[in-house]
Amino acid sequence: MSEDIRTDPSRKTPRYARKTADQRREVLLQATLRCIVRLGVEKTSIRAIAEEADVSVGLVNHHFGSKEALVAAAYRHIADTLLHEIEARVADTGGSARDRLSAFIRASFSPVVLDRSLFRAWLAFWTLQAQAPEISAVHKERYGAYRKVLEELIAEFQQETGVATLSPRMAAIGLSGLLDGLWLEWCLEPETFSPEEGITLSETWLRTVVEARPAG
Amino acid sequence: MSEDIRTDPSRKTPRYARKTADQRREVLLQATLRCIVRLGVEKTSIRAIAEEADVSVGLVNHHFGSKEALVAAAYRHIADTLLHEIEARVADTGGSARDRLSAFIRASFSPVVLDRSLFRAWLAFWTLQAQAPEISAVHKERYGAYRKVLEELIAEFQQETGVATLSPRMAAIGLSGLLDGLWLEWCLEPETFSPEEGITLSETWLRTVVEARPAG
DNA sequence: GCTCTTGTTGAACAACTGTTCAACACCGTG
DNA sequence: CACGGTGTTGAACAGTTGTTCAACAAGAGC
Repeated sequence: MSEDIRTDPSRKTPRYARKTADQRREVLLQATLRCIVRLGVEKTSIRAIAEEADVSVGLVNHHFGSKEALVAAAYRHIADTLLHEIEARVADTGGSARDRLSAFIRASFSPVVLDRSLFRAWLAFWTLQAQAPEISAVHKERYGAYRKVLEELIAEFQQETGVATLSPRMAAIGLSGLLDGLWLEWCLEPETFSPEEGITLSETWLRTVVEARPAG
Repeated sequence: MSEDIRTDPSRKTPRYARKTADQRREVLLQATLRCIVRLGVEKTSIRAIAEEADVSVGLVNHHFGSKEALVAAAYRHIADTLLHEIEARVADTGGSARDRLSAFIRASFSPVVLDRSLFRAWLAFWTLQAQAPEISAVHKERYGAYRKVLEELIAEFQQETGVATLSPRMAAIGLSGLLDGLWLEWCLEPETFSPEEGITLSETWLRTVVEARPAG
């Protein structure tokens, strides 16, 4: 019988490196996002994630308990990243509320957000939302934060101009609806309109917020 | 050995009823939509569809060739139904272009469209769109028709008023974006705003189309 | 250098998936 | 009333899936 190379005690290079739980979780999270973006949800299996993270299949459930928990964590991560990205651009701009709203709009049509492979990740999360309460909770929390930022900017903008034809709440719902709708349609079919046209349309809405008469 | 009841030739009630290909296809299509709505895409398997249609597993591939073809057919069916529903309401209203646009908006926020379980079906189709060219083609075709209806109504509306601050194309993209965005957000979290508020916001956009100065 | 904790492995498992196809049986035709 | 074509069946197939867990081994503490 030949010797089993796998159990050869003279081996010098370690077969794996031990990491702390936090480190491993981060690695698995990033691998999950890459898989969802690259392969789509359908094909994002535990085995695909494990391979992407250069890790064995068993480790995923060891660190996250279940695939659902891992995906929920990935959702929270991606939502946080995008909101922080937009907030950072708004903060960098500074200036009047009007200027910062424009920065918010421009950030919403930047390549970081207008990313079709990222869109596939969102579709995945939304699909899971109906069944997984954990994911639904993450959505509620993240989306509330997103709209709150908009609402405060709009309230400030209306104070600057002294005109307010729509309540900040309604105006924010309208703007986020427009931004999300254009984002959705662009991701589904990018030939329909350009990001610049999207910015123009959103700016038009912004003007509505302080100019148009209330709808009858 | 006991007799096998399944091959008992004295059986009186037929085990199945033969149908034409068109009839079977229709039955399978409806069963597929019910499954997607009830179970979500993940759980919508050939076996689930077959059971829902009271039919054996083999019949699905016999009539549609593959699961993908069946789902694409279901997409086309559901998209057609919704667009026709909206167009019918617009036609029933008649009157000025302005009135018909309002009818379009009201129809878009009616329970037929604002249906969370229907939303799950759309998510399914969008998810598959990235991989399945057949589904992508159906989307392009149906969505183009949707926007064309809006564009023509808006052009007519602008002729009525004699004012046009946005091109019909841009105005239609903006309105469909707003409608879709609000629809998306409502389906994900219905507590955020009421359908009536959605109608108000969309009507506000309509006013923009003939009143607001072009965006700088 | 040894021990011990514990992060890591991967074969095994049960439950699914879409697809195939030979056998079956319904029902119009002769 | 028997024939035959064809719509229908469902077991079988070759994959896949998420999860489990006994065995392993890395690397810190002594």
